[in-house]
Amino acid sequence: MTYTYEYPHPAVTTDIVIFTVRDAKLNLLLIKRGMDPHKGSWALPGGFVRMEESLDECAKRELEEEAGLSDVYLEQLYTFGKPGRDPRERVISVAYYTLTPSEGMELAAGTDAEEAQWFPIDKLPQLAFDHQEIIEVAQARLAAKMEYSTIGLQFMPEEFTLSQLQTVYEQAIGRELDKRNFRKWILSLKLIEETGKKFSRGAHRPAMLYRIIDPKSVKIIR
Amino acid sequence: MTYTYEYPHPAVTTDIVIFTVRDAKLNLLLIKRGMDPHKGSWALPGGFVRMEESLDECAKRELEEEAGLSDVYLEQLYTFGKPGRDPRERVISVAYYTLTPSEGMELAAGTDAEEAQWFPIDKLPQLAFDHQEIIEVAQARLAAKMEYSTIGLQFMPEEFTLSQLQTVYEQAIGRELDKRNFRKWILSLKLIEETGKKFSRGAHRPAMLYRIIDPKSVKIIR
DNA sequence: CCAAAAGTGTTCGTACTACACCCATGC
DNA sequence: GCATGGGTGTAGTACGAACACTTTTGG
Repeated sequence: MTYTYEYPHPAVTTDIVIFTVRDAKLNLLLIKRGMDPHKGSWALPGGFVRMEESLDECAKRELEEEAGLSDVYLEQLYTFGKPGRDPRERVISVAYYTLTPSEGMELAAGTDAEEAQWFPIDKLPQLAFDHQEIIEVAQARLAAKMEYSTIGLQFMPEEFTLSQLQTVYEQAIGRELDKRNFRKWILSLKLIEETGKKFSRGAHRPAMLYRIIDPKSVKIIR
Repeated sequence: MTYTYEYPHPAVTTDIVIFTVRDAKLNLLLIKRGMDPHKGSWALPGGFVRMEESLDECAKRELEEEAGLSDVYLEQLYTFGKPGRDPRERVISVAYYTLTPSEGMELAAGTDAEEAQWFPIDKLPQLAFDHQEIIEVAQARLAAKMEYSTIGLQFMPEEFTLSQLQTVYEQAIGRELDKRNFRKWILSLKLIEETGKKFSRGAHRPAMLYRIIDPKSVKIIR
């Protein structure tokens, strides 16, 4: 079966930048390409948009198929469409980004991916296509949005300590924060609450565990 | 000549939301469609992406062809791609927005546009496709960006008064500003300077004219 | 008792807000 | 001389930034 048009049409894909914080470092998920072009090199998860699905639906589907992720914060990032960015044909990529807790993640490789793996953002391998550029745009957007929204809470598991949360912020915006000021600020937002439980790990005072009061919501602040 | 693919491909267009401030009101440019679908109704300027041009180049070309505008601030807004948004075939639209001074504009209608016309944003006609939604997203983005960048200066002609500039800000962000505070703020940014000339219009004290020190630049502030 | 991370208050500076009157001009 | 928009200063507040020591635990 073939499809014929009077004018040339580009192919359209979605590619997804999946951020998490692992071992106190900002990481992202890449898949090893199982087919040409760029077979064997690392790339963002993504794929062609089907005729019956919206762009958001496509991104959600790819996220599920290639990374085993569902029900995460997903936002359209930017659309990349320079001619020549894919050697096969003209491909326009609508990029998305997403944030997820790293705990309890099952990495599932899809049909056209041999392997999925987390990489610290400062130790990325050589990337296929223009995915390096997409990642740079995503990282800039993430850093900006951390400053004026509550997007950062989307990195957190169900229960977490304030120190963990502070680490997430420090990694995503790329600078250190004062502990007292950070705690005053995040508590003043009234978005998280104590669980009453404590979390002990190592030879030091245990930390209070917190939970997000309204886990789905991402608010604009400031 | 026809073009054949193994898988179905969507068409890709760019559509452009062109803002200006005319008669102390936020306006945008629409064109009357000269062909079906939606022949005779008003729509955003835009058109199909050619195979050899990037998305930015396409937007620039449409801006020139359909609105006679060049050398303006142009930024990618969002990509709209729900199935069914165009009755002909699957069309994915990469939306852009732009800001321009209203003075000295030549409105030129292109081949598929009978007519181009400015509309106050609170008096828009019925719009073709999902262009109403695109405009709403653009207006929200404009309002947000006015608050944390110097994008607002892109509305200004070569020389302008502070009152004119304040009106632009008030229109774009949708609320009134205190005159003294606004002037203190805009002058503290050191982005505009007095020309030394005065501008007299009507029975009142003439206003000092200002110019933008670095007209091209749009900076993030705050 | 020592090491390690958790937890906690105060001070200072700055930037935003609110607010009212005189000035220069045209008619 | 009056109507019209242009132009100016000050005081109060709120928010972010800087900064150091005590607490609780495990080993």
